[in-house]
This record gives sequence, C-alpha cells and structure tokens, in this order.
Amino acid sequence: MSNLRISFPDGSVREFEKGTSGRQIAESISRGLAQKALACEVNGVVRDLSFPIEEDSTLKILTWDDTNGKQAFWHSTAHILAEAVQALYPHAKFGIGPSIENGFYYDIDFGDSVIKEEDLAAIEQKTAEMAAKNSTFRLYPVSKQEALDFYTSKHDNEYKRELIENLNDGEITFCDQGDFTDLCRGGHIPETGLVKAVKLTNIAGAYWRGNEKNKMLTRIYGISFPKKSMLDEYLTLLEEARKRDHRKLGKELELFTFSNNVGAGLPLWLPKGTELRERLERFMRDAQRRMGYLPVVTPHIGNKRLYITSGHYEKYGKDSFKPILTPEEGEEYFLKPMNCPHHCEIYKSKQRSYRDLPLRFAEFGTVYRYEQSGELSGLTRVRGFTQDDAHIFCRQDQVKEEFMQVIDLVLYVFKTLDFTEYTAQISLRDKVDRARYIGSEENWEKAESAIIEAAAEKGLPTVVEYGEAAFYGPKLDFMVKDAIGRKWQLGTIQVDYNLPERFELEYVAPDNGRERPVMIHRAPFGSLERFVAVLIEHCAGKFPLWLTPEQAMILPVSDKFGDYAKKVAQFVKNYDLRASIDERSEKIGKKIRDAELQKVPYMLIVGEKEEAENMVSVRRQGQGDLGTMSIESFVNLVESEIKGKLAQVEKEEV
RNA sequence: GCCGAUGUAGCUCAGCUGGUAGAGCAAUUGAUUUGUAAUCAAUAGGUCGGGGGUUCGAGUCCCUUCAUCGGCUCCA
Repeated sequence: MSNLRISFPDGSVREFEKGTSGRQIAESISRGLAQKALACEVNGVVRDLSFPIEEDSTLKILTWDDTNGKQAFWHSTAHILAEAVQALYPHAKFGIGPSIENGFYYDIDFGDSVIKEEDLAAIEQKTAEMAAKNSTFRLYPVSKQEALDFYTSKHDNEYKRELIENLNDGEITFCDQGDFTDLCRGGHIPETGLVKAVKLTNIAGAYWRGNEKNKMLTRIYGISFPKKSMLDEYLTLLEEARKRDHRKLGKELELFTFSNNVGAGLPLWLPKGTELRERLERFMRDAQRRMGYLPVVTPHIGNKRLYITSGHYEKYGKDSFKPILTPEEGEEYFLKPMNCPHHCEIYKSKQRSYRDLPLRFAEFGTVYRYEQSGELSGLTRVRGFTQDDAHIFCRQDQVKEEFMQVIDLVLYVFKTLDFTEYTAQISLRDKVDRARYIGSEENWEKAESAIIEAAAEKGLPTVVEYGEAAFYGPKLDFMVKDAIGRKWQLGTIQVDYNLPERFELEYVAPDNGRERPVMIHRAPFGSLERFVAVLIEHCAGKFPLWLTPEQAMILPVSDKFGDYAKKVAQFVKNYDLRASIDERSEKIGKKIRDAELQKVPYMLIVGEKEEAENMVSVRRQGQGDLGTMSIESFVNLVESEIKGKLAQVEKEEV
C-alpha cells in the first residue's frame, strides 16, 4: 500500500493512504472541521471533498470562511437552481453557471418562453425545495463522445456541446445531484442540504459567451447561505448600501441633477455640487503646481484632421457624436473625445529642447463621448465629463521617474480622501487580437515594460489584465468599488510612444539631432464626475470637512437671535469657513434635524445664553452636542481639524 | 444597442378587476418665538414621461417613443 504525503497550510506534513479523499482527511483532523468542510483545495485547485488524492499534494480544507469555500457553495447552488429550472421548464437549455463575487448566476436559454422577474419567486421556491432534498453531488468522468451524446440525444443542448468541443477527452467530468446532470469540472459541496437559504436577486439578458453576435440568454442571479440569518444580514447590508447610492444622495444633498431636455448622460451641477467639485479641482491644481505641471486650456471641439492624425477618427469616428459642420465652408469639427491631440499641438507650438523636458501640460478638460444608452448610469457613466487630464512629454530616460511621480500623486489623492480599498490594474494589449491597437510592436514592448517596471519599483501591488489597454498604449488603472460593489476605473496613467510619432513631435537633442519625446497621459481623478460619484458613496455623503460645501449651519433658537446669528456668520466667514443661517421660524429641534439630514458637519446653536456670553453651542453631525465655546475656539477647532488631516497625509508622503 | 423592470404633485409613494386623481414630506401664507433629530392651521400644486390606438369612457388595456434602474456588450 503506497503512501501519500499531504502538506497542510500550517506547514505540517502527514501521510495517508493513496486515494484518500479530502473528507477522510478532514475527519482525521477533527470532527468540527469535517462538519464545517465544504470543499477542499488540492495543489491549489478547488475539488469536491470526495476527490481521491492520488499523489503527494498540498491540501487545504475549505469552509464558509474561505473565499473558495463560499465559491464552491455558490457554484453548487447554481447547480441546484438549474435542477429547479429543469423541473419547471423541461425545455430549458443551460449555458454556464459559475459563482461570482457575491453569489452565482446561471445563463439559461428558455426557448420561446420569456422569463420575467415575477417568475423568480416560483423558481426560488423550487430551488429551496431541491436543496432540502439533500441530494449528494457526485462527480464522475465521462468520455468526450459520451458527453456529446448526452447533450445530443438525452438533452439537446448546443451550448454544452460547444463547451465540450473545446475540452480534451479524458478531462471531462459530469456532476449529478438528484435527477440533474451537468457538465462540470467540480468544486462542489458534498450535499445540497447545506444550502439553507437561497435568494434569486436578479434577472438579466446576457449574450452567450459574452459575444453580442451570439444569442442572448436569460441570466438568473442569486446568492445562498448556510444559515437563514446570514441571508437576512446580507439583505440588510444591501439595503444600507443602497442608502449610499450617489444618485440618491446627489438628489438629497442637491449636488447634481439630470434633465431630459438637456439630454441623457449630461449632468447638471447644482451650486453645492459645484462648490465640492471646484474644491477638488483646487486641491488637484495645488498638488500639480508643486509637482511642476503647467496649466493649459483648449477648446471643446477640434478639426476632423486632428483626430485623423491621432487615430481617434479611424478607431471611434463612426461611433462618436456626429461631426459639427461650419455653415459656409463645410469644415468638419468633432466634439473632443480626449484632450491629448490638443495638447500635442501645444507641444508643437514652438521648438522644444531636451533641456525643456519633461513638459507637463495640465487641463481640466471637458470631453464628450457617445456611450450606449443602456450603459449610462448616474455620474459614473456619462456622455460629457471633465478629466483632470495632463500630458507629460519627456525623454526616454525620464519615463520611469515621471511615471513613478504620477503614481505618487494618485496615491496622495487616494490617501487624502481615505480611499484605502483600491486595486491597481496594469492594462496590457490583448494577447491575440493586435489589430485593435496602433503603433509598432517595439513601441508597445517599451511602453508595457516601462509600466510594469515603474509599478514594481514603487512596490505597488498590481493585477495584470490583457486586452484592457487603450488603443494607443498600455495603462496603469486605479479601480475603486461603488456602494453596490461595482468596480470603476478612477485614476489612470498611460505610457504612449505612438501619438508623438503620429503628431511628429520632436525635441532638439544635445547633439543637435532631433528626437521623439515619450508621452504620459494621466488623470488621478479620472473624471470629476465619476470621482465625485465614488466619493459620495465612499463617505455616504458625509464629506471631509475641508471639502464639504457647507461646513457649518447656524441655528438661532428663535427669530429674536437673528442678529446675533448674522454676527456669528460674518465672524466665521472672515476665517473662510463656509456657513449659513437657518432663519426659518421653526423649533430648534426641527432645524437640527434638517441640518443633520443635510449632513452639515457642524451646527452652531445660538440663543439667549450664547448671545449674552458671545459664545456658540456646537453640535457635530452624527455625534451630538459638544458643548458651548467661544466663536474663536470654534474657528480653531475647525481649522485644526482640517489642517490635522491634511498635515497627516503630507507627513506620510515624506 | 440588446434582455428584463420601472415612470402618478418638488421628493417618497397609494390608486382593486377601465368609470374623468390621493397621502406624507417639501413649498406658500398665517399663527407660534421656540434650547439639541419633525409646532399648528390654511392654501396652492398633477393634460398620471411623450405620441398614437381600442373603448361611450384610459393613470389603469394595446402599439410606439423617451428616460431611469439591474445586467450583457462596449468603453478614447
């Protein structure tokens, strides 16, 4: 009897008999673990607990506390959902049913029947019934021919056949539970009965294999839990998240709006939102000035020629807004989709020497892009938006240093605004489809390695995504999640060898020869619109004190103290604090309530006592009464709060 | 653009199987002069997203269009 050496995550190694399953090993460790075990990870691959281990391996027993344990749980629930759907709709054909970050989905072709939201309840109930049957998940190998036969004669299903065609004979497995059989490579929980709570959350169309040329299947989203109470907690959490939605808060706090008459995806910034936005712009301008950026301003439209040169016309001309024609000459102008062509022309406005570089041209440039109607969403996806854009023109030997300086700037912005959870994504070309990009192989190689090196040298943890590059160059993107977990790209840094070539940019080298600069495109916010959206959700509308449109609301206890309230207002305004007075003849409780709901950080309550002693009674939003203090003390309090935060970030920067 | 859902007063929503619109908050006016999360009363406010149709009669049924929401695709 040959033995098996199994190493565990804690580093220990134990011997078992060949063919021992994950379940048996879990049982040998402890009964508790065996009970909690959902699946296991053998040499890093998620397997069913029944998987017989045949060679020396690393093994991790997965429970609900492991991400992969949850994934196995959710993926298994997708199977149960499919079983339920098959019972209710025998003609349904199944596509794929993976687990996702929060739950699972299954793509299903329902043939002629249209599945609506109201049908979900019945499917959900059936899924729960199927789970309660406590069937065992049984994974077993089949030959390619058997598999194809199954999905031809038993269940005619072209989707599964397509998947099988792309698999190697000998590596194909089916999974049974109850009366349901599915093509599956595994990673299941042992029995369906572990699923105690299922919620089908959503229904949506999804193209087969994500290709819009393919048929659109019906995608059913759901989530499941091993305890009912966990589902309730999850639903409460979702409810809370929805309260942070920037579209809801933007309306409530009067930051921005949309008008049908102006058009979809074209935000209108209200005064308070504009205050906020301008303050962010000022913050960025100050940071950029310190880093040697030069301000420029360019128009909102540009001649078609400009975009032919840049390559935008060829790539996106057909799918952008239609050109604007001059009435007499018939010249074609386009709304600018990007600022870089204009900035290239600024570079060309005079002869540049190697001594001038790097040149950093910065502009809050408003651009217009046609986005598909179904894609528009609040401030996160719009058709007109303002980028905190800049283009750095530098020598080849300066690329890495410049790139790293931009990483510093992005991280400074994130730190100042407490964005601690972001991912840095290196976006490279598609590995196969190179026709989507302009420029030579050599230039791309240089640009891609510059990004990878700079990020590595900065010690920035990154993930690499192929096929996500811009058409003219690779990017380093900073992604942040919104309230309901959707990922958005905020900051972006791009290295570009191609536009300088297309625009024939050059500088005079030390040897009096002519050389090409390298361009770095960068926008730490990305777009002001999206950044503000994510910021709103991040802080649930309670903006940092330095940023918030209204820092203090002065609340006179009655009309009698209106004059004193004005005096207080004038005093704090002299110290550049932003404050206004609630002059309504409402009771103080009402005024406090409204200020709290408007998320004004400080409330200054003034009445007889305060007027007599030249004081204010200070209340902090969300915290309550802070007591009475002199107006000067209040101003100091606010100033030190603001300085404290900013100074802390500055210090960490050094 | 595609799939599904939604669209009633400034906001949040009610309006059963078709019988010519309703609440709370907000607003306006008046009263109240108030002490740490909603003072009272009166008034005003809607061609029920737009257009077309069925019907004696449409917020309600049908078609179409626009917008919004959740996805898919796309994303300079």
